[in-house]
Amino acid sequence: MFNKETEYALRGLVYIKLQNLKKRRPGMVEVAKEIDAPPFFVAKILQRLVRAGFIESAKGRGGGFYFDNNKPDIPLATLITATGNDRSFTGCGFGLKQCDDANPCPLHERYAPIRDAISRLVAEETVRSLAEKVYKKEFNLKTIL
Amino acid sequence: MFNKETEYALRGLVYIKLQNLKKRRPGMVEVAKEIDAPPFFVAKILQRLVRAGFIESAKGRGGGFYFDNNKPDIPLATLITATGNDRSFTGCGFGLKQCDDANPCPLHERYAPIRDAISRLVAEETVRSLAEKVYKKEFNLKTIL
DNA sequence: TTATTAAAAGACAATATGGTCTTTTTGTAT
DNA sequence: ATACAAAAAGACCATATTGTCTTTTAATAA
Repeated sequence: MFNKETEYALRGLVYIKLQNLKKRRPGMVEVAKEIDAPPFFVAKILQRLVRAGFIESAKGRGGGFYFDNNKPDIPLATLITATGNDRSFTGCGFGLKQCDDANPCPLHERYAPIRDAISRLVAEETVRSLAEKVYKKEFNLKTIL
Repeated sequence: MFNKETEYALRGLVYIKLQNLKKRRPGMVEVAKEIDAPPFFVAKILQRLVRAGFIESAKGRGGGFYFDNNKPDIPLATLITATGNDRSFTGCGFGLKQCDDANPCPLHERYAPIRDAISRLVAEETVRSLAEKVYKKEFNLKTIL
């Protein structure tokens, strides 16, 4: 579905949000371990997310990553677009540059509704909404053994 | 949705099938032009599809690519899996190794039905079914200008 | 003010993907 | 037989993605 960068960004932000809900500010080593991803790569991705304004960071003792509660909640679509993976819910399934109801590719009839369902999903779900699901213990952030 | 190799393979096979329906055997230069893809890359991909047994080829004058009508129709899923792109309709949207109804990631509830719809689409549609749609002039194989 | 902690920055490298081109082989027509 | 046409094979290259590591900067605690 998504590439690794988007996956790690998604899982990482949800983990950070989850910990923030518990009044904690996890660091990069902890985030990487808890979402089962390579630490230095996670560090790089979180840096980009800070620069892009999705999260805040604090250096030094007691530092870590956290969300500014004054900022609005982040829809998955925003995050996915920012990490350059929006091909997953935009564009033609057949790869045509121009493809719409008036000028459809042979997959259009059946693929367009699916693509629209993905669009709605990533527009409606947010980092917070996913974190809350995990907080209620009903969903996993990483594979359980 | 798919990577370039899968896209070109898909469009290429549909074009070849379409021409076969018209009793023609297109060559690699023609296929590339008609599906709007890089010729040498298309050549390489078609070679792989021949080796994998999806299509037949004839060298020399009057040669080109064609389907063996004795072989069964090719579901898109088969082609997509063969070109290594099945992540698009298998696996977890969140990137977890293990994710199912019993042990879901926070996207599972909404993503699983979408993934299943994609699975059905690629299982039910075939190279032939798409070619026939194009044959009936109702659908495009490449962007029209 | 010094030691410690943690993120920021950025160099570096491995692998996968996408793409181009030349040479060789095989088949057909004359 | 020879010329020609077209796929097969494979070398080569560019770029993107994924991942690793070292050094620097900034904050905090003692």
